[in-house]
Amino acid sequence: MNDVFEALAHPVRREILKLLRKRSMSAGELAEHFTIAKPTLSGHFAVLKKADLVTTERQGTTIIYQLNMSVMEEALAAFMQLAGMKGKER
Amino acid sequence: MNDVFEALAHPVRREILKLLRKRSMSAGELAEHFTIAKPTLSGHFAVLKKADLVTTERQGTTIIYQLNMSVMEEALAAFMQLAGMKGKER
DNA sequence: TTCCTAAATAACAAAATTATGAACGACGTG
DNA sequence: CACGTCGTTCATAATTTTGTTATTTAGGAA
Repeated sequence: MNDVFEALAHPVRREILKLLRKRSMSAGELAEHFTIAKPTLSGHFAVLKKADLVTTERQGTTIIYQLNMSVMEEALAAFMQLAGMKGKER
Repeated sequence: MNDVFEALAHPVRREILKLLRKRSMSAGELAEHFTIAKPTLSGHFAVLKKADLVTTERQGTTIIYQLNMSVMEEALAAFMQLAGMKGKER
């Protein structure tokens, strides 16, 4: 869960998640939404993948990124617990 | 909101929030729960304060930290929005 | 195979984060 | 005032993160 909170710390990565919320996209498509260099974005992808917030699927030469909703939900639950809104007391 | 997500990225800061969820505490009381040096913890306090996740109140020589629930709720709402669970579409 | 494209990896620089001990400021007491 | 306590700020070091360009890998087409 630590990886997830770290992944959420960067605005570009949150934007990536927001984009993937609408639909799955290739790395190239995602890159069109940012002005940063491809390898930089690739690094952000790696952080999101390490946190298991996204999964990948290769289609020929392109790689499709998709949001991992179950982990997003787990993260939300963890946050609610931290905030004391819901879930376990401690 | 960026400051909030950054503040949540470090496990010590999340633990501080969890402790403050039970009750407000002085910096010294909080320090008893960690093995790290005081100045380090003071730095974490500053990050939480910058994110407005905590507020402070001086009582003599001690400084009481208290959780800012309204910002926690705002952060939770932002997260739900990011996850597409609730709230605005974009 | 050769060429082209998509994306990741390598190598590196710059900046931010995390951490510490020492010094400092604010407060209450004698 | 002098002293002790509480907590922060200062100065600094080590590590991590973020970013770049150059190179490499992987796959499809000619």
